[in-house]
Parts: sequence; C-alpha cells; structure tokens
Amino acid sequence: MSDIDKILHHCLYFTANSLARAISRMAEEAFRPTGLSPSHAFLMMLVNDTPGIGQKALCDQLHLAPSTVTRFIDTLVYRGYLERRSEGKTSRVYATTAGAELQEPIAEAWKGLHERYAEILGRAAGDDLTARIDAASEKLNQT
Amino acid sequence: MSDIDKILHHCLYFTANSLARAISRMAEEAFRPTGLSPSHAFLMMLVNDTPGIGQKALCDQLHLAPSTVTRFIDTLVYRGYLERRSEGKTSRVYATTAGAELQEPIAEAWKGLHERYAEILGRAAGDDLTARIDAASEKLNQT
DNA sequence: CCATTTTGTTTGTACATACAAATAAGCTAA
DNA sequence: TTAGCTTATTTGTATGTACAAACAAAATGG
Repeated sequence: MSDIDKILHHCLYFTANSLARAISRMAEEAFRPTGLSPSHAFLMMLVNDTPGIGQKALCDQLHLAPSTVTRFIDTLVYRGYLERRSEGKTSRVYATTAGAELQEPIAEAWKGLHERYAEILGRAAGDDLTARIDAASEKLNQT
Repeated sequence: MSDIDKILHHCLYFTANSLARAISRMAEEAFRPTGLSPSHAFLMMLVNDTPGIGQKALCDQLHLAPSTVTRFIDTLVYRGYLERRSEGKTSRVYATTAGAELQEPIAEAWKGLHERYAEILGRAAGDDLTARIDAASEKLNQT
C-alpha cells in the first residue's frame, strides 16, 4: 500500500462511504422480493408500526431531509401503499391494505439482510460494529 | 425507543448510510475551499500521487464503478485539472498545472476534515472506528 | 387582532453514484 | 487469421438524496 492508499483507508469519509455502498448493494438485493428499495421499506415499517405518523417524525427517525421524505411518500402513495391525510400544516401517513400486506415480506427481507452480513462479518462483530457506527453517527449528527 | 427504532439502529444498512451522510456533509464543507467535492479531491490526490494512473486502477482504489470514474474524470478534464491520454483500449490520466496546484489545498482540507471529526469522536476512537469500518467494507466488497 | 416569526411541507434543481447496454481494443486457440 | 472471449471505457438512463426557495399554516407578542 502506498502513502495515498493509507490516507484513503484512514479516512472516515472514504471508508464510511465505501461501506455504505457495499451494504446498500446487499440491502437492495435482500429487499428486492418486496419490490421496494431498502429506504422505502424502512419507511413502510415505521408507518406500519405507528399508523398516522407525521412526516416530521419520519424525517427524525430515518435521519432524512424533509424533501426526501416527501418524495418517498409521494412514490409510495402513487404505488398504492400509503395514504396521506393533511391536517393543517402537518400531514399524517397511513398504510393502505396493500401497504399493510408488505409488513411480512419486509420483516423477512430485513432478517435475511441481517443474516447475510452476520455470515460475513460474524454476528457479534457485525452487531458491535453497527452499534459503534450508530453512536458515531448520532454524535456527528448533533453537530 | 420503540421496537422499530431498535430495528433501525441495529441495522448496518441504516446506520452505515446515516454515518456516511453525516460525514459527507462534513467533508463537503471541509473540501469547499478547494472547489472540489471530496470524491473529486480524492481522485485528484491519486492522480497527483501516480501520474499516468489508469482508470481501472482508479476504480479499484476508490471502490467506484467505472462509469462513475469516467464521469468524474470528464468533469475534472472539463474544469482544466486533468488530461486523459488514450492508449489503445486503456486511458491514462495526468494532472495539468492547475491540477497539480490543487495538491496543497487538498492536503490541507483533508487534514482539516480529520481534525474536525477527531474532535467530535476522539482521535483514537475515530481512527479505530475508521479501521474497523475499512475492514468490514473490504470483507463485504469481496462478496 | 394584526404583524412577525417559526414550523412543516413541497417544488425546482442538482449531484453522486450505479446498472445495463454499447463500443472498442486486445487476447486466444483452432 | 479469424471467431469468439475478455477487458476497458463510454453512454443512456435511473435512483437516492440534498439544498435552497417557495408556500402554507400555526404560534406569538405587541
């Protein structure tokens, strides 16, 4: 490894993005049977868990920008999985019947993804890494 | 934290992407003075380090898809920082004078970024996390 | 009760990145 | 040597995500 390689592999920006791309590839595959992208699937999980959840809450939980959440919901409404009910300036989100039916396949896919990377990284190591990444991400997000 | 939160924060896909977005925000800020996005800056570093490097090698080192590297180079050529010389089916990349002059500001920005997140995560903890992420990313990329 | 500020959402636009298909060059083996 | 395989690059197109500006509703303070 040359000097420059060392810089890259010692840079959190570089390694974090590299990991994100790798795990995203895996996640897209795992969630393919649901017909949703992983992010859309997580949004569906949240709505199925808390019917009537507001968009702001979705942003906070998913750590996504409001505009991003608007478009995700647009897409999922268009595809018949969600319903948006405006209440004044806020709007609440509910799953349709079709959306509720996704709950099982999504849970399966999520489990499959977890197992898949646990196989490669080791279950304990993978979970530990996830916890550390989560902690770091929370710290950085506060700034 | 509800059950669903636990799922999110225990999911490597979710946490890794969340971290990547957070550190990317920071990196974009750190590299702003160079006029380049962080990824473009890393590509410039590689070319400045190894003049005449091939695109394939750039892909491998940056863990980026060939099409992505093509477009990055297109942009950097257009902006007058790189020169592409085709040799048969491969093509080699060289920095122009303007490109070589970016080396200093890029190195500064990189150092600034490192210091910035070291402040938040702790230097040792940040470097350790980076190393773990790097190892995980390599493992997942092999699959 | 109005004027101002704050909060939540949407729209326009842009960037990073990827995949699949197309193209082009080189390599191999009959 | 040529027919097909492999490798490198490019092009077309799509997705995820963001920022900034616009818009809309609510809250607050005079």
